[in-house]
Amino acid sequence: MPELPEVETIKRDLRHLILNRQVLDLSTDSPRQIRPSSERVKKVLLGAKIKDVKRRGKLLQIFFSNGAILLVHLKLTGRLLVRNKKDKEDKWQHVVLSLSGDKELRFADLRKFGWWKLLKDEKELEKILSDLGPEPLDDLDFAEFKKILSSSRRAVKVVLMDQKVLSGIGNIYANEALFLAGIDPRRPANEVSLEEAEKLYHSLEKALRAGIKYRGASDQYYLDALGKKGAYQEHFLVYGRTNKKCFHCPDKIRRIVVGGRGTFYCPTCQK
DNA sequence: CAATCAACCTGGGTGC
DNA sequence: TGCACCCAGGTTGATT
Repeated sequence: MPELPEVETIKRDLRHLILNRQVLDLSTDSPRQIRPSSERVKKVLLGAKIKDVKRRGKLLQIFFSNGAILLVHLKLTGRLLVRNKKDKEDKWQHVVLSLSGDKELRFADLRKFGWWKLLKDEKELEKILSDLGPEPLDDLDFAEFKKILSSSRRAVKVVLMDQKVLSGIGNIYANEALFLAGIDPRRPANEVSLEEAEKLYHSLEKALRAGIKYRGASDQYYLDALGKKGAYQEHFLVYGRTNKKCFHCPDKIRRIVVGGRGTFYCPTCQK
């Protein structure tokens, strides 16, 4: 599911769809996904208005008029959908936040790994966000990126996906960026040369910006807040293309496992 | 410090 | 059709 571009797309959607709406009700058939508890969250949010929606890494934050903040993580298969009250129930729908104007913010999640967490205030939010690495498209200059790579001997792909080191990059964009940069995902990060690091820095930005431009990658489960698919999957160069021909050479894309995750690369183009 | 693995869940796809 | 098995965009915590 959702990595930086997908969560960013949802954030932008929500800003158009639910700002200034008032919370009228909260219901769920999967209470474990709501913290500290659905009763508590309902009690605090009832009557409050949605004032802002932000994103940091893969975390979505919904700010309310009473100071409460709802932190949302979609994990692998979570969806945040804005529907009309009368619309038919969504597949895998587990939480419904009823809003004024006969709207609903629905949380659908096949695997039920995603969660909603109510925070007391900004301070609690800051504490959680302080564990995240820099935003690749905002506060990451090349010098810092190079430093990040130089300070780890782990596989470069594992480092890219480590949220404490860089925030928002998941399996799809890590694979795509490494292909664009011509770097083997298993290479120890600290052995990536200055020139390669520069290429990777720009490739990462390119892949993430393309992901946002195409409104995310809907390989299997991802949908935006209106329930529509993104289109970035149509532009995948390596992700999920096992045994298919590389777009840049006659070789075939190979699937291996790096850091316990499916990894796709071209043995000829990526060294 | 780094690597591996299980766990949290529910499918879809494939091969026999 | 049935069934076993592998795979899945994420993160955490235990173990080695």
